[in-house]
Amino acid sequence: MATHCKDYDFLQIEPHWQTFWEENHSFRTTNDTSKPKYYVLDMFPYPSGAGLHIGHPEGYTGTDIIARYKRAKGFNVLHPIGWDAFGLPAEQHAVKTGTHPAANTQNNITNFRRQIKALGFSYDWEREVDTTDPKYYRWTQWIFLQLFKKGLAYVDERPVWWCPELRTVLANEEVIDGKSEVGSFPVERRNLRQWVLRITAYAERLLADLKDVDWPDSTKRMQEAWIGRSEGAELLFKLEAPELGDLKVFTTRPDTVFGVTYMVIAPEHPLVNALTTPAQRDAVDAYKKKAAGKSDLERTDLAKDKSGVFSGSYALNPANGARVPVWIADYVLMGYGTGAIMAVPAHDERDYEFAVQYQLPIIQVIEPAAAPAAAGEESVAVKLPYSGDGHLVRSGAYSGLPWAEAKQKLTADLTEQGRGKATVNYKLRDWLFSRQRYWGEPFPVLWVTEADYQKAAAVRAADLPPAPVTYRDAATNLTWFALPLPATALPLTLPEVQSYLPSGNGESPLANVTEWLEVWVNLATGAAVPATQAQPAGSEWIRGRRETNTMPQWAGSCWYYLRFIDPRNDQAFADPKLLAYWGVPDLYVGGAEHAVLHLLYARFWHKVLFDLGVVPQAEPFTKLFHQGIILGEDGEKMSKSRGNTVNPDDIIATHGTDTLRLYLMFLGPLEAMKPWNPNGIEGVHRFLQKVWRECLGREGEVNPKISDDASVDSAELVKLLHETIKKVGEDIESLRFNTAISQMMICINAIQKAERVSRATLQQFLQILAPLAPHITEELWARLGGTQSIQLAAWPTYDPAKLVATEQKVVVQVNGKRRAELAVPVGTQQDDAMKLALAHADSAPFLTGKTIKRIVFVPGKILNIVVE
RNA sequence: GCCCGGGUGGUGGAAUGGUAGACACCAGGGACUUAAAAUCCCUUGAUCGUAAGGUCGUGGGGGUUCGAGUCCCCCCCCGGGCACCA
Repeated sequence: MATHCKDYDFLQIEPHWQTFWEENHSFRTTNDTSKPKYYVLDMFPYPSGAGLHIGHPEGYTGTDIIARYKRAKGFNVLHPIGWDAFGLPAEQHAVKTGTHPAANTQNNITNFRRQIKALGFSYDWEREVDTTDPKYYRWTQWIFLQLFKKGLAYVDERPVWWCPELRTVLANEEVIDGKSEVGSFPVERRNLRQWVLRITAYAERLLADLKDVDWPDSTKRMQEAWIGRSEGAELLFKLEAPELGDLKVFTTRPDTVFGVTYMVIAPEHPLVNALTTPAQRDAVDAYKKKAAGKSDLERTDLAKDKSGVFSGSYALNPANGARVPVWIADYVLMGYGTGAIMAVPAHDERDYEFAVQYQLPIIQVIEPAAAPAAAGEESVAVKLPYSGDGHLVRSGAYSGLPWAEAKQKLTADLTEQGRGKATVNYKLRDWLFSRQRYWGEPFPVLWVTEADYQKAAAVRAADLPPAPVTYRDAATNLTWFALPLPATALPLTLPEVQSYLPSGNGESPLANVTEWLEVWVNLATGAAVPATQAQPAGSEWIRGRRETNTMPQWAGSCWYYLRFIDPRNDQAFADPKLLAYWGVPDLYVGGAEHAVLHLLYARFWHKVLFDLGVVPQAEPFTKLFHQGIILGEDGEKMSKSRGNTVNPDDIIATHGTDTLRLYLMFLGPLEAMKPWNPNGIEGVHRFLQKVWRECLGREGEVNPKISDDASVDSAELVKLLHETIKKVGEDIESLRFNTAISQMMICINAIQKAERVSRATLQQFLQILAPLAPHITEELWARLGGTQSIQLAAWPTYDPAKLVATEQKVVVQVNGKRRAELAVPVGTQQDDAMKLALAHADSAPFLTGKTIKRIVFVPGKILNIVVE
């Protein structure tokens, strides 16, 4: 089975064993439910044209080590890989070359697959998935239909980046400093019809359930911040002109309501026009125009420079009846809360800044707790704006109350008067789910007339949302109804197109494919024929226009971890029995750049599926780990333009995969950001050479120092071996591969120095090295007489009895400084240790003639003598 | 500005409050060799000293402790995230 090379010829050995694994289906995962399962998942890659980046094998090696280790520990391991293959680069390539993006995508996948296989990862290739495969995206579309049915998908006009020069919509990442990435043309905001997913309906659960997952704290915090829950109250301010009704604001500080000196509404607020008095009309119109012209970027850029305009109207404070002016300013966002605020400049930095700029009054109503509570409500000197702890002043009956108490009381009182209510707001916005692109999953939706929709509703009520999703076409003033395809009609595949160029009117290239776009559709079955043909007979045939938007790249990656459980199922996205057995990944490893979006979107979809009862658990990723970024040799981020990239293929050619894997793991903690250092590679390569030489002699024969007699191992070597087995196991479990490798280096160095070594010791050593360096260990295992693959060998166990030392070191310190080292029998007590220390040549000089004030003794560790 | 993470030899890094620098890389010296490569052995934080040995040393400054890289307070620098969210 093994090769016959004399030296460590990795170029021969590595492909040999990769072929062996492939031919023997060594990593095929069966659904053997008698074993405990372990599901370890990598974030699947986008197969870019550039090929594998050195960052890919870093995380992938980590999970591969875990997968191989868990198999050896008796687990049924699921370790799959696939391709997140929809995406912009393939589409741009298609636009440029005119070739179908699928062709380019398949080429890239072929290259990625070759590179990944050359790294010797133990993936079950029979479970490979590809998000662009209709057999896969059929189920992406199916999940969309479930969201649609639940009323979690709707259509709205939303601003997107539009480039008039390129006549296309651009993604955020294609816009750099207000110019298109391609060609540097100016871009503008344009409102287009978009699909939006109601992720905000899940905001509370997405936040609350973070407590149930084992994730890096920083990632949890990022998601928390992104969801941005804040508790407060909505308060109603009467407008002075009674016909205008109320102005509703959201505030987290109802306790400061007596400090309100003005109001602000966003320039997009629906009341802007009604509130503007004739005298202010011109100023307001000019301001609105200016605000509309600003991009989001400019609006934030100009954050320091606040601007606004007086509307001319006044509102009445519900707490004290005070008359306050209503301003219009773009530091208030329409998208959050009610788009209107009560401004309390004394206790809010932004309001303060604005008040100073426009010379609006500032009334302090909170005083620091430490300040003397003056009876005459004389305020003490405090730097405004003040947002710290304190009690109320100048707040009528509420004066003197601590702010937290006042907040509750004021909210309750205003609620009673019908002027407010406690509410919770989230920063999280609904998820803009459509792209005006070709290379994505088509939406399985047709736009039909209301009459046709009602007709469909009569037979397919179960497929429809509680309220119809509609869209009013501004040009024709017609309202269209979104009719989903029946699940049985999926997948809705992408049609062939003449050109991958966008249509030019903001719609995707699909809008140009009339045959596909305009159809007669059977409302019951979803069957369709082009509208250019005669309407088929039967009342179930209606006229429809297909949705031309496609789904964003996130869609396919939102649920792929479920498909791996049952990737060829054509009846369901996965068999419920298998979902029950495999559940969700036990470990998910990927970059921290996905800390928010991918992980939040996937959690959202998973919860929807959970609510539908099709997955058994509420969270998709119980344990998450981020591998760190590998920087270039120069300590800078790797990039082609800097020329500091590292290609895994090159390292494999010069040093072999096992060396690359080991080196990536030895570089430092997996989660750390660390620079690539080509010199360090030699160290781990030498280590593998050393392992080879300890096993085999010059001619490739079994090293004559190896004995079948276990008693040739010294007690120290036995102890070290067992320590190593223990530490390597523990380190692998906690993904501390760098220290596992260092321990194995210590162990092989000791083996090398020993004159004889038992075969059993070397075999166990090879076993614990096998997850990290699988090829060389297979080879040496076979050469040392292993008849089966080393993967099939159970993980060695360590004997705690062998770890017990008879002697211990005790460091003698005098006044905290190390002075001597004692070798004492285990269990030595303080008195005996003291005697030895007083007699020891190194420590005695520091002790004789001194008064001992205190002795600190930690058995087996330290003896610290405090002297005068 | 706010929230995280980090700062240890020439380099990557190691260290449950208990010998700082494990394990490697680099460098220097030696053995083997006709020579080289490979391999093996030794040295390798700084500093003073011929030496034994001493002193200093984990970004800076304070503190807690018998004892601090580790815990607490303040500050500096680097990386990441968020950024008018009321």
